[in-house]
Amino acid sequence: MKRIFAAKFFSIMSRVLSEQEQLRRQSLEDLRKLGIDPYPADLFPVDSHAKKIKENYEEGKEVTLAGRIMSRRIMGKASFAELQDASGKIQIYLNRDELCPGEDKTLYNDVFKKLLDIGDIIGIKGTQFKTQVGEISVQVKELTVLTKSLRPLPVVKTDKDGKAHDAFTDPEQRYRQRYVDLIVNPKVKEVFEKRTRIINSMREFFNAKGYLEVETPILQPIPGGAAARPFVTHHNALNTELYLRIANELYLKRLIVGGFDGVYEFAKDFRNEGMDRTHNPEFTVMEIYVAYKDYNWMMDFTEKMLEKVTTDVLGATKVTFGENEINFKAPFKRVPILEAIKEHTGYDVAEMNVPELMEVCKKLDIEVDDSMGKGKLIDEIFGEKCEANYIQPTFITDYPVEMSPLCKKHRDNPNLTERFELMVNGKELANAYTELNDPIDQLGRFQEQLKLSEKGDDEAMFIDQDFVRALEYGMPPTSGMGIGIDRLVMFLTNNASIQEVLLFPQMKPEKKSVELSEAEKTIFEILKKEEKMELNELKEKSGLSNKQWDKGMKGLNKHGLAKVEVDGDDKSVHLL
RNA sequence: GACUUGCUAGCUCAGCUGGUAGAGCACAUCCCUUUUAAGGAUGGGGUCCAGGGUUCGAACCCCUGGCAAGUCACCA
Repeated sequence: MKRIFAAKFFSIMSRVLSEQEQLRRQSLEDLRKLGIDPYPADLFPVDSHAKKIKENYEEGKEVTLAGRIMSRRIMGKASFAELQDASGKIQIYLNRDELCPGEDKTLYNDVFKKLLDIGDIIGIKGTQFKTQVGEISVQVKELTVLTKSLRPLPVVKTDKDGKAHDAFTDPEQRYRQRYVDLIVNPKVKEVFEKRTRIINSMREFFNAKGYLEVETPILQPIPGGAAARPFVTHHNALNTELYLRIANELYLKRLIVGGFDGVYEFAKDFRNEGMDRTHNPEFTVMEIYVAYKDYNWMMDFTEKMLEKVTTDVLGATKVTFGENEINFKAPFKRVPILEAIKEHTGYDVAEMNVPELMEVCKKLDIEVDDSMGKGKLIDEIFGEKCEANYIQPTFITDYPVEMSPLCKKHRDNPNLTERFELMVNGKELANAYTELNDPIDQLGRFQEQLKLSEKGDDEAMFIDQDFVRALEYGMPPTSGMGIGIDRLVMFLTNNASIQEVLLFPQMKPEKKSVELSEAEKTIFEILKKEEKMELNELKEKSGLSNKQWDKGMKGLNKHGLAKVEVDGDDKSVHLL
């Protein structure tokens, strides 16, 4: 462990600095020589923000601002720059003789013009004014260096039409260095501000009804509540395997047993499965459970909640997503899954047994295998042929019992369950049940899952004996609902990729940079003994491939350690 | 996991049939007191993702690997 950290540290320490980085480090030293601390400890008494000034412009009013220099236009004794704070950008104007009224013009001539760069964080005190072109600006009277930036920032320029030039767009760099993305791409910041507003709005909705926000374990001895492959970890002191939760359902229901009327949790869940533009290994789900309710009530509740969230966050229920316009105005359509299948395939699969369903799948060109039970087959048909048709928010209800081991059987048909999934833009957004609270039925369903597991289904649920024990004490009739927060944010921010709504999407680690060239070392070691050698002899002795030889020699040449001398056909290498 | 595409300066990208690596912005120097994606002039800056192969010669062709994006499969 220690060695890994040491290696990483070393590679950072030995990083070759670019010309611009070296210059910035030089400026850092020069600032210190002038007695300016480039990383001061004092608080800076900010009393305004860029946005506030633009919205409530008052000619001549004094303001104190802090932010990052995003561009500079230096014209001799006067300069313009853009300052970006948390609220946005504002232009600042620096006039040499206004900033430095006395004899000493160092602050303008040296500090601002030479030692500061784009990306540095400064504090200013100055007065509001409008330029001749009419742009609201602040004339700087005092300037404080707050943080020197040592790496050059991508410079994104936006023209009058709002078109970005040289935008920082490479997804890999944007996700790995989200901080840079947030600095230079204001739209990205908006997405995450919106994400928080969405969550806040939902929380308000639940709290207004008196439901309790709770926290349940992420490290679980039995990963329950969903069908998914978990991450496994190990607790040293307990010497036991633990799993990162794949859902928090079973814990929240234990709390309903415990006597809470309504509990909810915004939960990070973890699933050890593939990644793509809609799946990240860790993702956020909101789950809520309310006692003495059923899934019909939960449908009303869910559509009201979404109507509120979209209105709060967007000011409207209509959302543009890709090419579709989605309207979250309640009520949403409600379609039983068997009717959906009948409508989109023409087959009435309600009374069919497994061989008949297999036959239907074959006719519909759906791949099947022998391990599939009735529920899985129906789910496949729906997933392949129906799901994509539900663009507007639609509750698909009454799923087959085999697919829903935690859901109460339908009051009118024991082959179905009281379950709904909310489909939006052809994708599942939320999932809800009238919760199964019959402990004997629950144990039986778990045992069915065990059989699936023995058949080779590695996503089948584990038996959670403690959960069954809890139900044996009695859980009131309850309805529960889970909603994928990341997906919801995608819809409401019109992003097709989950990475765009996660601040730090999962990425493979960056490769460590190679420290020192082996080829250079090899050649140098041989050459050191001889001072001067015939080129081919040295090359042969080094035993390097052509490419490595070439790189090694170029490297040594660059470092000023060795040089090739050409004399007619004779080529020799000598130390410098 | 499979397939496709990409990886060249701090950023965005060119780079022809294999023949000494280019532009814009950024940066440096000098000039310039209300400019606005870009004031003017001059200049510096490269492990062409890594490794191997072919070749007199590879950013370019071939092989292997890395990372990313997209599509598909699985899943929420």
